[in-house]
Amino acid sequence: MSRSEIRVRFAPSPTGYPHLGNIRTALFNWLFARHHGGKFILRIEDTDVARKVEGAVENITESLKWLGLDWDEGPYFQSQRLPLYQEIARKLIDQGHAYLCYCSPHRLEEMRQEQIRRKQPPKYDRHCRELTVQQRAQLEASGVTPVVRFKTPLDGETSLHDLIRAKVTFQNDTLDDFILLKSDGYPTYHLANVVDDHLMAISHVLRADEWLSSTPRHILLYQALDWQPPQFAHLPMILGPDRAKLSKRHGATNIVDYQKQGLLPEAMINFLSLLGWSLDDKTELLSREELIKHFTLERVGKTAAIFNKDKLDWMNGVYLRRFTPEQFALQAIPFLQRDLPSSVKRPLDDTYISIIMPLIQERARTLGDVPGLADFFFLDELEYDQSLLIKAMDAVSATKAIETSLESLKSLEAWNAVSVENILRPLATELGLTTSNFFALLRVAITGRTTSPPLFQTMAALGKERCLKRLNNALQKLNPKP
RNA sequence: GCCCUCAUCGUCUAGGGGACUAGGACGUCAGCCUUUCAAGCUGAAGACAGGGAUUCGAAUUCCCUUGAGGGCACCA
Repeated sequence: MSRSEIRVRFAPSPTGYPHLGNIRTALFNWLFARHHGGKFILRIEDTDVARKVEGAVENITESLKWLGLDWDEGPYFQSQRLPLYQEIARKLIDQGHAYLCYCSPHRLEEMRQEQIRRKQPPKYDRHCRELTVQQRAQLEASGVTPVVRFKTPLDGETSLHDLIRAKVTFQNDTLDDFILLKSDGYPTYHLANVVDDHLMAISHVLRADEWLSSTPRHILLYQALDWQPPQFAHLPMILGPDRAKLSKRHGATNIVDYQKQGLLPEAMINFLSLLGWSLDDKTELLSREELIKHFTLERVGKTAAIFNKDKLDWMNGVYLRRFTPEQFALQAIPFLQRDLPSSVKRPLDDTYISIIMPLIQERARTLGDVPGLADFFFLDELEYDQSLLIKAMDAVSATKAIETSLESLKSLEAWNAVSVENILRPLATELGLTTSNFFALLRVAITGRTTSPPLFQTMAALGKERCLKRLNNALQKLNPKP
């Protein structure tokens, strides 16, 4: 791999399922790689044994696959590369850039509490930084397993030229001697991340803004190891509606949940791409190819964004309406299978579905809306309140209207939207009703609700038999048998 | 407490000194279309956090204040 090759990585830790923020980071890395013809690498940073979540790795790969964010290398697992980090840690100790620390978690915690109480920045007090040979031998003999700490320079400053934030400078004395290798032999994020980014020849690190503060540590590490650091680009964060960092408590954080809700990967990609990036002052709908073509870091913003589900749903509706009726039906079927009431017999009739789905398509924002919008097409018995039938007229008029309709429809041979309308529309005047009130009555009788797809198309789709049955049922509802 | 970052309509954003009476989108409201809903169309309300400075001229540059976010773990 040549020095100039663009290589980026998505490096999640399997301590939970990826949320919108994580995936947006993955997306920007992927777009950056694809735009430049570079490589997108997946690396699992599983160095926290205690917080490891079962199934997280699978969820991560599933999420990426669902969105079509294909990776060129990996997944690499840091847990399988332990000797590498240990060797580097050893080397840093030998070269005087790191040291063994024997402080107990208990002591560190007490120290921290005391510092906070005294309103001082909580920092390691470098207790073990300059231990004598005798002290070290004594601690070693006591059986304490040490950690390895980095010997952060006591003065000077460290800066980076972030591709998004420009030059950012930190005073070294605000940093402390952070841990490189934990007592269980696993590296911390700082060590593993730097080592792997170097070994994997990562050219650009595109990560969330929350990492900006630890970047000087990483730079210092690169310097100590005499390695060329990659280019950094810290992406603006995605915040929850409460303006706080996205976390479990913000509801549907797991990206796979959006799939379950019936969001389309195309819409997700499009929407996410616009969180922190824009093409111009107008364009909002962009295909995957267009995003790849136009994505550049120059057009990534600096301000954190609050994720707005309403807009995601709207955009998803746009994508849904773009489908051909066949595509839409195909996408909707799994949701119908899953969410239609259990009283509806499975498997569902594909032909019937293909007839009714066009009536649903422009009314759904997500595929998850479909079963709720279409259930009355499948139910044998409609459940609705009698009062809906007599909203605009009394029970006598309603009964007469339905009886008349029934009578006229009974003999209709060619059952379609036009023929049904031709029968019913004239009846309104005949009955002395406004079409609005008359059709509203029929709508309730036919669908069991006050809003639905266009009445005559709905009736055509339902078929003559179902419609007549429902009208009869409505009559019974209006005139209950004593 | 210390460090870092950020700051345009409720939300996502355009804007990189004069083209800004600040543009687009979601949402909201009104109207049209219409058998309801949806979609579509038209329109409306809605923002440069505050204060200094630089400049003939500042949303755009600089400083301060304020606000928001992030970081300060043997978590990533």
